[in-house]
Amino acid sequence: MNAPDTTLPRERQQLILERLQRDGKVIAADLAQEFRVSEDSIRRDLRDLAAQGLCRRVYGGALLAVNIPPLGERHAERTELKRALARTALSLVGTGQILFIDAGSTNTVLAKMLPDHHDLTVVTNAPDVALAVLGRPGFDVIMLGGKLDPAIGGAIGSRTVRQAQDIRADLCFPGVCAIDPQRGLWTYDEEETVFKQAIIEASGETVAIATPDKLVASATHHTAPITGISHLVVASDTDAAVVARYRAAGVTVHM
Amino acid sequence: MNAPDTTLPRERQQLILERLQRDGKVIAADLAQEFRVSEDSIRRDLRDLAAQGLCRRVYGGALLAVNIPPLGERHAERTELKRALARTALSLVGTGQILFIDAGSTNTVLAKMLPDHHDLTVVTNAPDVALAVLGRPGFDVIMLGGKLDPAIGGAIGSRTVRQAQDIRADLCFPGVCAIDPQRGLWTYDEEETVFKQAIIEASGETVAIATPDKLVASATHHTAPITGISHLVVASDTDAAVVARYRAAGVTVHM
DNA sequence: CCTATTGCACGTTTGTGCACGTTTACGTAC
DNA sequence: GTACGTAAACGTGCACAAACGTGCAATAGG
Repeated sequence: MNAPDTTLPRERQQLILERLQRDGKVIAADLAQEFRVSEDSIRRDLRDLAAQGLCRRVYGGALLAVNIPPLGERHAERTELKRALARTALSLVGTGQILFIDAGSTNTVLAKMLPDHHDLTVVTNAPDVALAVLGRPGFDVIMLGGKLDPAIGGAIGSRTVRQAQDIRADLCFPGVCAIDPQRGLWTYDEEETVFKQAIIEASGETVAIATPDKLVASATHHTAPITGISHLVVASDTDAAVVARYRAAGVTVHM
Repeated sequence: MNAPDTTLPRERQQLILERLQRDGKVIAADLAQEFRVSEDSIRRDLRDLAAQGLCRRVYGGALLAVNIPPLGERHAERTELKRALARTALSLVGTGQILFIDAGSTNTVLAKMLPDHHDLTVVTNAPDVALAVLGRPGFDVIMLGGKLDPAIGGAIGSRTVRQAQDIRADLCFPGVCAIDPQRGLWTYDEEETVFKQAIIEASGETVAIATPDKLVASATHHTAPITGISHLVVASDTDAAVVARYRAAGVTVHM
């Protein structure tokens, strides 16, 4: 379907380079299997790319050459944390599943890390999430329409909710604004709440990925809480007592 | 299937180029079989096209010239050309208008160049167009939903068409695949044709931005032509006779 | 007539997989 | 901590196939 039997040599090198820029690393054995060539050829490709200074050759594969990342270190740090959380969340994703992916920077990171060749269908209200997977092998992308909210980076209006309700997904990744054990997930906006509740109810399981700043202790918001979170992904250094409270509330916590 | 019994050399090169732009690559052996000529002839064609900078010759076939290689002068030229054409098209945009912007690389360039603080509403089926204006001052963005086509970079299915028909726009920028004076605009795909026709009919005026390679001379496609183009933007060095023919067809030509 | 285009034959270049010996990473025993 | 054994990854040489460029003759169309 998506993997033509015939892949041109130079084209393969370019695809490797793109994967490298997206994932930060590539593993020779995986590439060999994916492109259906021997590892020797992959090694030759990586050697050529490294000779051009386009990647850094390491034992087992290659790493991104330290050149392009135009991101501030502060931003990179946070991205690194998000990547770690997203990696944990990825273990919950199975082949052939339909995924609701809400707008949000963490979810954008997650989308970029989704594995190729797993027949995943990504349903999203966020253009940047859609672009993160569009065109990659093994992905179908369904965009939910509507008026885009600049503060959110996606569509959340009633039109969007209606489109979401027409879809049945396996897994749902709502963007997390704030979360606590007693009241669940909150948002800053009523419409956002309605949308998140809709995609959660249209999905089998729901995975909330919460960076530390989202795990608040006391309730200060006015919107109604969102229910139906089945999985929570938090940083590995999260306070044990906090984790225990979530587990007591019936949520599977991953760290 | 779609292989004519007799194909002129020049015509064949054009078809190869179109396939290249659609798929991103072509394989010499496949082309030879499809056009029923020897691989030698195909190689000669690809060599000629590469000499014109229209593709990148590689072992086994050819790749699209417009890709990541940051050194490509050709790519910069093309972008520069698109920016120039887009700048011309911008003069047709007025304050407070609603704009339909179709998927396509030229339209992405156009979207980035739209002026701030003009109360523009951008309606699009392409995530990258949406991202180009989302969050900038003076913009509302409405995203049309649906299943995204990776080759197009946007949604074009029936769901998308239905959403488009609910909207009334002032100006429409359909992505141009190929255009000629007699038959109007074409696409490679029937669904794409339906979508473009829908957004054109939902708009007051339609502006087609055509890079030189889109201005073909002879009809070789099978999809129905699209009608309703009111403005055409072309490069300033376009052949005068060609321009005259479009003007005779009732199209306002800008260059 | 001339020109352009094509297919074929030839030698050359490029990419690939396999076999072999070497190096690296990692776990285990001392 | 050091020494050691194993398995994986690595580089190299080699043979083979596929793709390449070139020269040349045959053919079609103006």
